[in-house]
Amino acid sequence: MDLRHLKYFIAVAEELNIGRAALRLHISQPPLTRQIQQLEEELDVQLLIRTPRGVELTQAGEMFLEEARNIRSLVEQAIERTKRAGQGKLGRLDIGIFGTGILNTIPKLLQLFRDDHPDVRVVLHTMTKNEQIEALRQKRITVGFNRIMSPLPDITCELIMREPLFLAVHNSHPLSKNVSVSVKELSKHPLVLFPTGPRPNFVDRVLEICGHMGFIPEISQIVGDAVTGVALVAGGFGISVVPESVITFKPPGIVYLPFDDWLTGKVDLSCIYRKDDESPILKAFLIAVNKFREQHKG
Amino acid sequence: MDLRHLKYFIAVAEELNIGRAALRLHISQPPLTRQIQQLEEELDVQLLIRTPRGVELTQAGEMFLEEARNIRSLVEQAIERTKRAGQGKLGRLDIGIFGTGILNTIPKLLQLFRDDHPDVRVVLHTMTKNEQIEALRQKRITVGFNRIMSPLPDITCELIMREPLFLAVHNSHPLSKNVSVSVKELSKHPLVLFPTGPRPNFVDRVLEICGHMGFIPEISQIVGDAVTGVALVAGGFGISVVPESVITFKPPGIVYLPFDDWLTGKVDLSCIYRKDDESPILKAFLIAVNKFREQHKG
DNA sequence: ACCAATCAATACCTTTAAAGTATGAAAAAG
DNA sequence: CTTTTTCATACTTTAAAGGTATTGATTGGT
Repeated sequence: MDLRHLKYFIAVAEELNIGRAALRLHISQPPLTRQIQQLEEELDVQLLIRTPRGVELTQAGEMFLEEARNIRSLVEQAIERTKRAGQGKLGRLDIGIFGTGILNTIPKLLQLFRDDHPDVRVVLHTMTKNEQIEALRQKRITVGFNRIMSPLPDITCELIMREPLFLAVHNSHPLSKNVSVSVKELSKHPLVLFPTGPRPNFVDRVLEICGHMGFIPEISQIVGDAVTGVALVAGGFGISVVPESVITFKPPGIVYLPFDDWLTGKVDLSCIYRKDDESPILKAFLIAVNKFREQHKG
Repeated sequence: MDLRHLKYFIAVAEELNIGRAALRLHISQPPLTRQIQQLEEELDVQLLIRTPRGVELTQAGEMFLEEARNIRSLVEQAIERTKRAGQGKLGRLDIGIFGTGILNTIPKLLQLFRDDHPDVRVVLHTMTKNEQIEALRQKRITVGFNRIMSPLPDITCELIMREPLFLAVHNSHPLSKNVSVSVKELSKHPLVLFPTGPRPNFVDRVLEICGHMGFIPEISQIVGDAVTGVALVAGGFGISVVPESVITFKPPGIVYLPFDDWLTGKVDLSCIYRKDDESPILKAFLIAVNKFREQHKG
C-alpha cells in the first residue's frame, strides 16, 4: 500500500464518484478505478459499492476513510515538523554555562535566540570549562560559554564580547568615594578573586594584568563564584575585580568603580562549539550570537 | 513522498548503514541510497550525516524517524481495523426491536452474536413494525425483529423460531388448577390482548386462531405490551394469551398453562433486513441467527 | 606509507507499475 | 428507445524503482 492509494481513496470517498475524483486528482478515470481495485484486493475488503450513479462506502470503507484521513494529517505534520527541525526551528539545544556568564550576557543572548526560535527547547547545564569541552566531544551539549580558552583542534571558539573590568568595594572603604580608580590600587588592598576550579581562569587573567603593571597583588581569598566574591567584599574581606556583567548584581553597601588607566584591562566572553558541527540549530544560534554582537558593539 | 520512503528510512536509521539496510530490505544498495537522497531533497532537509563508517542521524533525522514510526504503526493499525471491519468483526449494528421479543429470544440471540463479535457495537432501537421497515429503507437500522410480516419486495423476512402460545391466568382463577387447557376455554372468559399499534399484529393472530376453532372471543382490553397485559391478568382483569418468551416474566399470582389441543397455535418470530444488503456485519449476524436456530430446533 | 577493506555515490541499463487512450457494458434519465 | 452517465477492461506509453558495475573517499592494518 502507498500514500497514493490513501490520497486516491479519500478523493473517491469524498466525491462518491470515480470520474469526478479522477478529475480532481488530475488523472484519468481508468487508473483511478484500478488503484482502488488494487487497494481493495490488497486489504481483501470491499470498500465501495458500485452503483449506476456513482459509488457509496461500505462500513469498512467508512472506517478506512477515517483512518486514511488520520494518516494523511500525520504525514503532513511529520513533513512540517521535519522541515522545521531542518531549519533549526524545532528541536533541542543543550548549552553549557559557567558562573558569571549567567548573570547578564547569557540570558540576554538566549532571549534573542528564543525570540526567533520559540519551539527550540533550550536546556542549560552548569559546567566548568573542561566539563564543557568533554561534553562537546560527547555531543552532550552543542554550545559552551567560557572566558579564557586555549585553542583546540576540534573546537571553534568564537568571541562574543570583551567586557571591561570593574572594582568592587564596600561603601565604607576609602576608595568608594572615587568615581574611578587606578589599577595600581590593587597592589594596596587584599583581593578577593574567583573562581576556583581548573586554571587558567579569571584569576590568572587578573594576575596577568597586574603583572603587566609591574606588581603582584595580595590575594585574600579565592572563592567559587562571583556572587560569593562580591558577598565577601560586602562583608569587609577586601576588594574584588569583576567583569562588567556582574555589576547588575548589587547587594547593599557594594560600589562598583571603573578603572581609569586600564584601557586594555578587559576579559573575553566566548562561546565554543564543535568544528564539525553543521547542525541548523547551531547555525541559528550563531546567527543570534552575531545579532547580539551587533547590538553590543558600541 | 511514499510509504516506501518511510520504510527505507526507518531501516537505514536502525542499521545506521545503507548497505546493511539494503540487505535487510532485500534490495541492492544504490537504489536505497537514491531513495534516501530523494526523500531528503523532497523535504529539503538533511536527514543523515554520511561518514566513512556508515551514516548517523541529524536532529531532523531523529525527528523524522520518530514520525515515520508513528505513521507506520498507524498504517498497520488502519489495515488491521479495515480488514476486521470487512469481516464484520468491527463496526456497528443497529437493530430494531419490539415488545415481547426483548424478553427472552433477542437477548439470547444477541449474546450469541456478541460472543463471536465482541468489537461490534450493537445499538438497539425500540420501534414498531412499520417504523422498522421505514428505518431499514433509510438504512438507519440493519436488522429488525417482528412477529407478523406481510411479504415486501425489498425486504427479506427470515423465520427465527415458531413459539407455542401459553395461557396466562391468575392463581385465583378456576383454570389455574389444570396442567393444561383447551383453546375453547378462551371463549368463556374475557381476554386481555396486546399490543396496540399497527395491525395486523399478535391480536389478529390470536383472533385468527380462535376463528379456526369456530368462535370469537370476548376482548376485555387491548394493551400496549405483554408486560402490561400480564400485569392486568394479575390484577384480575381476565386471562391472556402470550408467546412462550413471555413466561420468563412471572409476577406473583400468575400461572402459565400450555394448550393441549392447540398444536398449530404458534406464533412466529422473524428478523427482517434489506434484500440488497450485503454488508459483512449482516452476514455475520445471520450466521448467529442460524446458530441460534440450530440450538433451539428441538 | 601503502594496500586492502568498507561504505556511500554515480553511471548506465532493466524491469515494474502507474498513467493515458480507446472502448465496452450496464443502468438510469429523458 | 435512445442518450447519457458511470464504472470496468484492453492495450499502449511513460515514469520511476530496482539491478549491475564502478568510482571515490576514508579507515585500519601491515
